[in-house]
Amino acid sequence: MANLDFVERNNQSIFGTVDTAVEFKKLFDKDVSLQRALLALQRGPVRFYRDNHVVAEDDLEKYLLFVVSGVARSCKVCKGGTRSVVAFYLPGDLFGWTDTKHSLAIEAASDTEVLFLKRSSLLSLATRDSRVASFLLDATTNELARTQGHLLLMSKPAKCRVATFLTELWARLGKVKYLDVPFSYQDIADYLGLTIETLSRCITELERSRLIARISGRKLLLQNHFALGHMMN
Amino acid sequence: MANLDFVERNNQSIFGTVDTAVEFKKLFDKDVSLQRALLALQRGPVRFYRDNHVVAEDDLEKYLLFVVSGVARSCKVCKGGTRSVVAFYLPGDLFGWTDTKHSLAIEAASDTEVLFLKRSSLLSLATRDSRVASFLLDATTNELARTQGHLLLMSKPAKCRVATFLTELWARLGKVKYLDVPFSYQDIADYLGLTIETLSRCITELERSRLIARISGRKLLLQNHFALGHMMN
DNA sequence: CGCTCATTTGAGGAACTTCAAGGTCAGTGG
DNA sequence: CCACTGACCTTGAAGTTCCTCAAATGAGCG
Repeated sequence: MANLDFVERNNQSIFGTVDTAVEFKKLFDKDVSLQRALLALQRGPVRFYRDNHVVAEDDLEKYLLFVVSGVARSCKVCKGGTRSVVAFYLPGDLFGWTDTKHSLAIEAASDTEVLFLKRSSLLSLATRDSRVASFLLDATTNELARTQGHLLLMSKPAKCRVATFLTELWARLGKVKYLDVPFSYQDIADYLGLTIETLSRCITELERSRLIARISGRKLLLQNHFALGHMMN
Repeated sequence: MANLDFVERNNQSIFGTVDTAVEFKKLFDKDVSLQRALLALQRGPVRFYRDNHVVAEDDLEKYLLFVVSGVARSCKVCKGGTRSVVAFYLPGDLFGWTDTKHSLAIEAASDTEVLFLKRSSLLSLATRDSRVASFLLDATTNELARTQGHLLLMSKPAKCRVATFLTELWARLGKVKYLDVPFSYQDIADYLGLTIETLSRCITELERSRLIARISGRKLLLQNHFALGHMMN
């Protein structure tokens, strides 16, 4: 079980809760036969460099993905070149359910390690072990809740979206003093349904209003949490 | 098993597939002991009139909901009175997973019959019967896929959203000649993240361009499916 | 330094909302 | 049968937000 310590190492999570990873690890710890079964259907962890595809479309039907380190994104490029980021996946997130329907591309948003779990094997394991089944259900309902939150965000004005994004990012990263944003502005803009220009202007305005301060590059300091919370509505 | 014929009666589905309902019925048909178990934890079907709340917030933690007839919506009213419709639920849809997080209200979008299934009982049943477990997982991944599609729609222009909504509605209602829209324009606008005025203007423009025709009130005829498909991108 | 890539800033325009008014339709009571 | 009412949809004009295009600035790196 050498490979599973990553769950402990990477217990910073941004949009996904780290609970999932903890639960995943518990599954391993409790039952040695289960460990063997899961390890048997595991491939990886495999490293991917930023902006590279994690799976071919065909493979996604066969595998579920588990993020070990870094950030993965699922996104769609429409005719005209517009890109939408549907979700970011962080260490501890299990995903890859629905991508056949909208033909979403899974890519590395930063250098990333991903575990491949054979879908059919995992599902048949779930019929035999109810802990696996309820883990899968839990992971899926969590992702559903996050997606609904994302959806609600999209019908709010730009400033609110950015304030919400930064605040939640900060909370997920453990509410440390300085927020080190691990995405490119283009990724954030595509996630929030804005252009990079609008995103930049929003951040500049937050800075001018003293709600946040820029330390360096993508390192920020959230100064006025009350005002930010108010802006989130 | 008298109560379960509704699945056959209401096999028109709009955003949810009726497959779910069919699967649900199959669960009952195959196993008499399972039937008894599920019926034991069922309450209803209960009737609700349009715009009424289906559950109090507390109840939603205890129950999952299954739409028998009509349309339910989950929505959130923000400060300022803006309302967002996160999803419509149609006959055969099982839902109610995630609403504690964003405090979504479940309401009847038309006169509606809903079945209440005790959450804890259903989950413990799932640990004993893997068919129930995989049914629950299936229902959840389906809803996740629909929510992701909805999310993608929100970063497209208004005309595209409306064309997509109408086309998918038509497809889900069985591709019958005339599309009888079962929602109010306010519900649709809130679902698409638009104002009723913008929605109205879009529909009027679709009519002027001969892509659709108005028969009467909320009854429409989709005339140019090719052009509609092109507008959806 | 000089290159490239990412971010910032400005000006103008398109898309959508807001506000305000008018129209349609079904139900209701005269 | 007709006018009245209220809910719902439509339309116009003005305003706001966000996008597009274009250019400047800044950051990282060989």
